[in-house]
Amino acid sequence: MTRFERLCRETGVRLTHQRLEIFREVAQADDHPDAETVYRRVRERMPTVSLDTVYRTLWLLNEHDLIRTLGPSRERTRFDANLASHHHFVCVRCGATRDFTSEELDEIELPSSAKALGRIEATRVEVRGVCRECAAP
Amino acid sequence: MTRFERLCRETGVRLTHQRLEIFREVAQADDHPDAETVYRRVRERMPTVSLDTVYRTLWLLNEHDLIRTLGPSRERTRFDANLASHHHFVCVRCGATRDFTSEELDEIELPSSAKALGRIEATRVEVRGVCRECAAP
DNA sequence: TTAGGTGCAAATTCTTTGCACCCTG
DNA sequence: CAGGGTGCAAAGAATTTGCACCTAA
Repeated sequence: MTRFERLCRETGVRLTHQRLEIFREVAQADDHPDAETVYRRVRERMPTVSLDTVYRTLWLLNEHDLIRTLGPSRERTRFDANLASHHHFVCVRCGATRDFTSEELDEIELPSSAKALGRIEATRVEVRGVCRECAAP
Repeated sequence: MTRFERLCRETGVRLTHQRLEIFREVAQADDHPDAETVYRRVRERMPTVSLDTVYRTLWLLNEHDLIRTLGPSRERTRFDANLASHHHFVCVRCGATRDFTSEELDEIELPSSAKALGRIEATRVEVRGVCRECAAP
């Protein structure tokens, strides 16, 4: 929450009632809500917010690294026909996703906290970073 | 490709010209194309395919585990405000995503093949499986 | 005061669906 | 030959945008 106020001061973003409520709601949630869900929840305390403000605020927070998206952000569904076990490198700038393989990573031992969540079928490592093309000037 | 023919025989799915081309295209691609991209590429060899057939075929292949989607399938963008390093357990049935933490996983050493792809910012483990709610009868 | 923010409604974009004809099995 | 599959066009969903009014700084 302090981070949110700092964002506002540092980047000249205005701290509005709506943004505060929206950020609070996402920060509290532990179920990775989508925009519509955040909208419904915020509306309980603030019945006049609009869905588009929720979208705008969510992307604003995302751009300033206060929240993240699950999976690729602002992209269409993409498909992967690589049937062998493999891992992904995702460029946070351009969204390109490259595969890489690693026997060591395939054999990771999961902690019991993970095993307790359900029957595990596959484990994949997702590396985020800036790809060579985007890093180059 | 053999797997594709086996799918057809085992589940009574008809092996059509279109499905063959679409599957071939995705299987060959190494860049995780979206539906529109697959459509454009297949159209070069088969100018009469329609975009909706591409969608239908892609989801068909997905349901039969011949291809996967990157990130959540058929879902809206979801947000995550958990700023601390953490990992995800994703239920392949209901799509629920639960967090778990692990110091060990946070310290994974990546292979050089991964490091070569770009400047790495974060590493996350994604576990896929069936959650307890879905596994219970 | 004043530029950025918001709500509303309309516009876009991506994806799915209904229907009549076609083709695999 | 029969029933699933396809293409077309139109519907639907999710997300974004234009604009006039509002409000934090």
